[in-house]
Amino acid sequence: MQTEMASGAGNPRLIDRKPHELLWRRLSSFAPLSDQERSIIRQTCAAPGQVRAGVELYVEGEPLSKPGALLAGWACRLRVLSDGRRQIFDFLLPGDLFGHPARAEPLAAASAATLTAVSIAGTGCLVEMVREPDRFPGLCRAWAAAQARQEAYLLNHVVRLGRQTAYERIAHLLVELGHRLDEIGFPLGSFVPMPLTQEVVGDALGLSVVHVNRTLQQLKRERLIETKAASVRLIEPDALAEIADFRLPRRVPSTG
Amino acid sequence: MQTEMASGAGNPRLIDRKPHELLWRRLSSFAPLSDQERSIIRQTCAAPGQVRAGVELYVEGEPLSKPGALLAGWACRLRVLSDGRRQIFDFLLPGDLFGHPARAEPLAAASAATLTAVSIAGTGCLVEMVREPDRFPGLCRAWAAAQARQEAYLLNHVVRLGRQTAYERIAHLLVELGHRLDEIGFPLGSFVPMPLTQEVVGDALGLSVVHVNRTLQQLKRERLIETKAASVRLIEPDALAEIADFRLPRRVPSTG
DNA sequence: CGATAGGTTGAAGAGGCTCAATTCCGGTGG
DNA sequence: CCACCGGAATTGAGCCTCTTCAACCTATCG
Repeated sequence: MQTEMASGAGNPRLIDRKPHELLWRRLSSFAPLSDQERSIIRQTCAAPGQVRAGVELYVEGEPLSKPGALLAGWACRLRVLSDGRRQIFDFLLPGDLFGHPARAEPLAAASAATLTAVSIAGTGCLVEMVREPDRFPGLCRAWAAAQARQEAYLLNHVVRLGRQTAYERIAHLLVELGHRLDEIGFPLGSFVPMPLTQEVVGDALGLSVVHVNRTLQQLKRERLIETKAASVRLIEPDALAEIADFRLPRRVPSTG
Repeated sequence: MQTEMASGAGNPRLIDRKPHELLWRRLSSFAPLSDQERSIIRQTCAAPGQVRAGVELYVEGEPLSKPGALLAGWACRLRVLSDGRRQIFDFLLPGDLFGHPARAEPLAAASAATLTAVSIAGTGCLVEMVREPDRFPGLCRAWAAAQARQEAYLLNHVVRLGRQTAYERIAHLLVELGHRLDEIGFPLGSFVPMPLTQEVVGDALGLSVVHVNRTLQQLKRERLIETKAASVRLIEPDALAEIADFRLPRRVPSTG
C-alpha cells in the first residue's frame, strides 16, 4: 500500500524529456525557482558533455573547480585504499549534482567516477551560480537541499555498513535506489535501470562479489526482486523496506 | 617523523583556557575572524549550559533550531534502529559545533547524545549569526569549514566500516581521534582523554563489545597503545597510522 | 556494603571471505 | 552467421573473522 502511494506514477518520465527539463524539475522539487533560474539551467544543459564509463570526473584531493549535473547515466563517489581495496560512498543518478566547490570545502574529499557512459551539464553557468549566490537564491537553496539529501544517504550508508547483514544491506540499497529512481520517473515496482555490476555493489556495501551474488540469488529465490539485463524490478518493495528497516527521507516542507 | 611534525606541542592546551578562547582559537583556525566576531563568541560562551552524560541534545527528525558548540566533554551523533541496534556516526569533541540549521536541512538526519557531562555554548548568539550571515562572514566560513571537516570524518568512517578489519578500524579511529585531540592541545603520543566505553566504540565501528575488547588487548600487547582510566596513549602513532592506512585531512589553505 | 556499569574471558557457531574453476553473455571480427 | 573473446556472473569448498551467549571480575558510588 505504501508502495502505491509512493509510486512514481505521478512523476513524469523525466529521463525521456529534454535534459534541461529533467534538471529543472528535479531542482525545483527542492526549492522554488525563478524564470531567470530556469533559463540559466536551460543554458547550462545546452551542450552537455559526454563521458564514457569508467572515467574519473574528479580526483580526491584535487581542487573542486567544476560543479556539474548528471543528465544521464550513473556515477559514484569513491576512495581507493593504498592496497587497492575500493570503497564506494554513494551513487550519482540522473538529475544529481556534484563537485560543488562552495561551502569552504575547496578540495574533494573523495574521487568521483562514471559507472556508465554519462551526459553532464557543463560547468559554465553553474560556476556563475556559485560565484553570485545572490542572483540565484532559489538555485542555491535547491543545491543545498540536494546536498543535504545526499548527506542523508551517506548516513544511511553508514548504518548499512555498520549494523546490517549482507541480506539487509542489499535490500536497503535496492529500496533506496528504487525510491530515488521513482523520483525521476521510474515507478517503484516496475523494471528500472540499475547499471551496477555485482563488484560495484560489493565495493559499496563492503561485501565480496561472491557474497553479493549469493545474496542476490536469495532475494530472487524469495521472489522479492527480479533482474534483467542492467535493470531490476523490486517485486515487493514493502517487504524489502521491512527487511531493511528502511525509512523514507523526510520530505522537507518547502517553505523556502 | 610525521608524528613529531604533526604533534600538538605548538598547540596551547586549549581546554585549560577560558571556554571562549577555546572556541575562538578553534574557529579562527578554519577562517580569520574579526574582533566583532571574537566578541560575539565571547558572549556566546558567557553562560555555558551544563548537560549530564547520556542525554540527547537533539533527536532525529526534529527541527534543528538550536545550534551549539561543545566547550567541554564528548558527544556523538547516532541513530537507533527499530530493533535497538545503535550506530554512531561521529564524535563531537570540545570545540566542535553541532545543530547548524542552515544549509536548507531543517530536520536533523540523526540524533545527538552526550557521552560524558558536557558544557555547551548557548544558542542565543549563534542563532543570531545564522540569521544574519552577512554580519559575520568569517564565522560563517569557519562554521562551513568545520562542517566540511566533519563530513570528511564521515567518509573516513565509511571506509573503516566498509573495508577494514576490526584491528584496522580501531587503529584508524584511535589515530583520527588522536589527531583531533592534538588540534585542541593534547599532544599526539601522550596520554589524552578518551572517555569512550568499549560499547560505544563497538557501536561506532560496527563491532561487538567482546571483539572490541579483544582487539584493544591485542593493540596493548603489541605496545601500540596503552590505556589508563578514561584516557589513552598512542605509543606508536606512526605504526598505527600505517596499520590503518590513515591519511591526515588535507589542511585547507586558508585563503578565504 | 550491595548495586551497577564497565571490562574480561571461554567456547561454539554463523556469516562472510578467499581461492579456484566454470558458465554465461554481449560484442567483435572473420 | 558463426567463432571467439573478455568481462561479468555463478558455483563449490574450506577457512577465518567476528558474533553470540554466558559467566565472572573489577571498580566506583551512594
